[in-house]
Amino acid sequence: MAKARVRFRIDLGSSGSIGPGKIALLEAIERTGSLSSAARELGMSYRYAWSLLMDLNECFTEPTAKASVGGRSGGGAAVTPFGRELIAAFRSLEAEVQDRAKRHLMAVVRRARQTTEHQPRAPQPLRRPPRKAQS
Amino acid sequence: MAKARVRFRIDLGSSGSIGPGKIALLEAIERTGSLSSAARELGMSYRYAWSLLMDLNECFTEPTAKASVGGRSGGGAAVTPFGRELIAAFRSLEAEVQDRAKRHLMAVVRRARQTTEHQPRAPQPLRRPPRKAQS
DNA sequence: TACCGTTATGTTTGTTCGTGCATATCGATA
DNA sequence: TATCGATATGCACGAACAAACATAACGGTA
Repeated sequence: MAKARVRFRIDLGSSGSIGPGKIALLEAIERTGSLSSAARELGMSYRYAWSLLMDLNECFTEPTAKASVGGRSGGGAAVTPFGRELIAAFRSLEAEVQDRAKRHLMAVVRRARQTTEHQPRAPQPLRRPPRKAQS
Repeated sequence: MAKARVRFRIDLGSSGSIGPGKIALLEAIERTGSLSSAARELGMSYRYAWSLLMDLNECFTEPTAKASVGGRSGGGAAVTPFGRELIAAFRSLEAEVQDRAKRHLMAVVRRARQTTEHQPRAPQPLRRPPRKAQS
């Protein structure tokens, strides 16, 4: 039986959108204390993580995480209270959605074809495809 | 106040995923009676609509829509009972999610920045945040 | 002051998504 | 049997996404 997981994103019109990726990034920042560590932990490039955080902060009237540069440890990033509020709201909604989804989709998902159930891309510490491979 | 809209997709592990696009396609097929009309109605290419339907049918042990080729009108496509069941389940879940989202995210979305209504990709050559903003 | 790790940001490359176009085929009907 | 509208499928192309690489600036601390 396929393990159905519901992923969702909140579309904020013209100002952007919030999805599981950005929330996971905020959580990783909170855990690690820096944007680069968070990116490493999530297996995404620093460049891209930075742009996600930029999107997040431009999306709201107040920042979700603040960064400082320089210092003994080079700098770091910290999630703001509002950022934590955002994480909590998202995860809370997610839990409820997950619960509702089970109820509504059980009968349907039972018909899902099970293929070679390999891991739904959970722990991918570092994805490094061989670059030089010419097609 | 950006009118926040929640879009979600159900991830069925290795077998695929169903989101608003595929559901809308099924609904359009049901309305129009053919895959090509459905694609036109949704403003997507027939080529892509066909691949979506292919995904859907490979995703479950029974088809969501069946197509017939040739005949007086050239052919057509019809949503199966299971397909209708899938649509209903998705829309039902969507309604509930939309409702929950309002409750959970009101306080957060209120902080969403309202930009000039609907400007998907304005020519923003460089986004430079004030580096010496508050510390 | 030199160092080091981090933020910040530009450029290049590759991958995925979806369109557009070109066919081939099918089958009831005129 | 020729026609016509729809399915079915391959391929080239641009756009959007995201990684990889390359620097520059910063600021405690040894």
